[in-house]
Amino acid sequence: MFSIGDFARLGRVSIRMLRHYDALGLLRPAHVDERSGYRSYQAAQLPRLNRIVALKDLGFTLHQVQTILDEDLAVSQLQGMLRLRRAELEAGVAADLERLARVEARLSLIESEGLMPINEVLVKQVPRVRVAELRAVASGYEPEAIGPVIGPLFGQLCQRLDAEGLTPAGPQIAYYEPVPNGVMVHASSPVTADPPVVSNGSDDDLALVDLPAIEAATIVYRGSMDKADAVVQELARWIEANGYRGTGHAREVYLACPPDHDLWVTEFQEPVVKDA
Amino acid sequence: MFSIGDFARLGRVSIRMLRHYDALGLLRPAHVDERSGYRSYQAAQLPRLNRIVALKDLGFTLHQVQTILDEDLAVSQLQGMLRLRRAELEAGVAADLERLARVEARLSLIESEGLMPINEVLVKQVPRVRVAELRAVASGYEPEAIGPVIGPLFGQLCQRLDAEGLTPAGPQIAYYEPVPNGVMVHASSPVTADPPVVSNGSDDDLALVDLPAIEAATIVYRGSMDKADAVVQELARWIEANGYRGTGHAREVYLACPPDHDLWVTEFQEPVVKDA
DNA sequence: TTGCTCCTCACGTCACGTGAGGTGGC
DNA sequence: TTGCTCCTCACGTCACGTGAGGTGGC
Repeated sequence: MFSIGDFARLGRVSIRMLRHYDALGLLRPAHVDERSGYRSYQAAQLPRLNRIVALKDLGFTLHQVQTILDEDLAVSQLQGMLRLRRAELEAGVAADLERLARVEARLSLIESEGLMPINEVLVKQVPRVRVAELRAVASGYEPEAIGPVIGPLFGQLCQRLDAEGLTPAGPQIAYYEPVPNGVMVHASSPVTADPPVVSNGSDDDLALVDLPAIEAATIVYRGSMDKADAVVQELARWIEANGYRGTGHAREVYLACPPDHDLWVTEFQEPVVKDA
Repeated sequence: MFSIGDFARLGRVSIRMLRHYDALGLLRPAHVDERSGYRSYQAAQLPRLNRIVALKDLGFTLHQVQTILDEDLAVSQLQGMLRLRRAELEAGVAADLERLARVEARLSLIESEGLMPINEVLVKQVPRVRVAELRAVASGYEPEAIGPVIGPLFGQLCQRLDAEGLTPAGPQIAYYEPVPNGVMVHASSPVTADPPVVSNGSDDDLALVDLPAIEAATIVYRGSMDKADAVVQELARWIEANGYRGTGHAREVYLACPPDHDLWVTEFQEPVVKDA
């Protein structure tokens, strides 16, 4: 019979751990003195303590350890738990390696540029969103070509939504599409309408569209859209440097559009997939 | 200005997280209504939220995130934190890969043997221990050769300790060493004596020795030492299967030695190093 | 009698999730 | 007026570490 201190030394665990396992019913002392509460352990209890420690080392929770030791599992059940643990460990390693890659990317970025990037690129899941939109063609992707088209388009959109009795359900979104003569500009606003509410005739009429859910690399930009080029390029560089690939033109989400264009806040959402 | 719900949706975080970050002072709402307590956020606060999320994704704690965002760190300090995080991630990956290897070893063991091993092998750090010991030569490693030598030796040891006024400070330990004519058997008992207490003359005299700290693969065995071979072999197989290499003959620690030898409890400690 | 070991609470850790119970704005 | 959103506690999670305050055995 060993005192708790001696038994803890034998098993290379703390006294507190033995008390904890006692409280959980995971490893009860062979004997407890009624008057003093002193715990005594037998040498023959060491194998069980060792099993507890070994299973814990594999990353099982104490609850799982208890199940494994006390519930007299069939071999196939034990296999199942081990396979589950293996899958968890593999996932954990993969996640840590991804983090590691991002930390490395930051370190090399700091070394090449000597500073912390001011804007954060973040990969997010963007859910599907139902929008009402108007379309028009612009001659190119430059701000000078887009600006004069998209401004009035959003103006009309507001009027049309009003006329249809629709209320915007979130910040306005612009996106683009190449067409033979230039660029198709989409000016859209989230709505909660059910599908068949809106007329949908010619190309310049109001249309109800579901923008699909995407995984997107995003960056938030403060300032006039005229000067957003640098940020969009930063986003593109980040996508390349972090092992993603762009799969389309970015959506622009207008989070704040006060009169002073320098105070605009826009989020660029570039759809991406992980590189193989 | 966005309500907490809208801002949470924009940032793809939960409302609870925004409240938590508010409580920590990590991200205060742009405005709080005095009467209702309602929080309001500005679009321009989204970059900060994104930074928080991005740093959190790298595995920093919220406390570290706060330091990084608010304490205006020098570039070199930021580098330092990132390098530290990198080291932690690398250590975490290495630890997980080790666990994974052990889980794999168990799975393949189950497949080959169809059952869970009854005895657990555990790698432990065994600290340095000061012992008083007696030595004698046996003709070989077989139980039949060791038994008749070691039994009386431990008997003498107890008498000598008594005579010297030394009290055992832990379970007795045996270990072995090859010599030209056979095996040198060491029968030892931990003591707390300072070095120059014990006479140390001829080879059969009581000697004070420091057994060095070792990393050891250990297994606990219940039963007579005559039948311990299978367990020692199991230990050897485990060592090989789990990427370790033995570096000497095992120590035997006698945890319980009641009169009935079938109730003995012995721990075998085989010194090991990790294979390259 | 003085140390040493042991005892039982009970707080703290970390980043929230999840109710409970109640209130404000359309 | 009915939903919907928001609010503030406060417990629970996980495996103990770390005191506080007190007692038993040599």
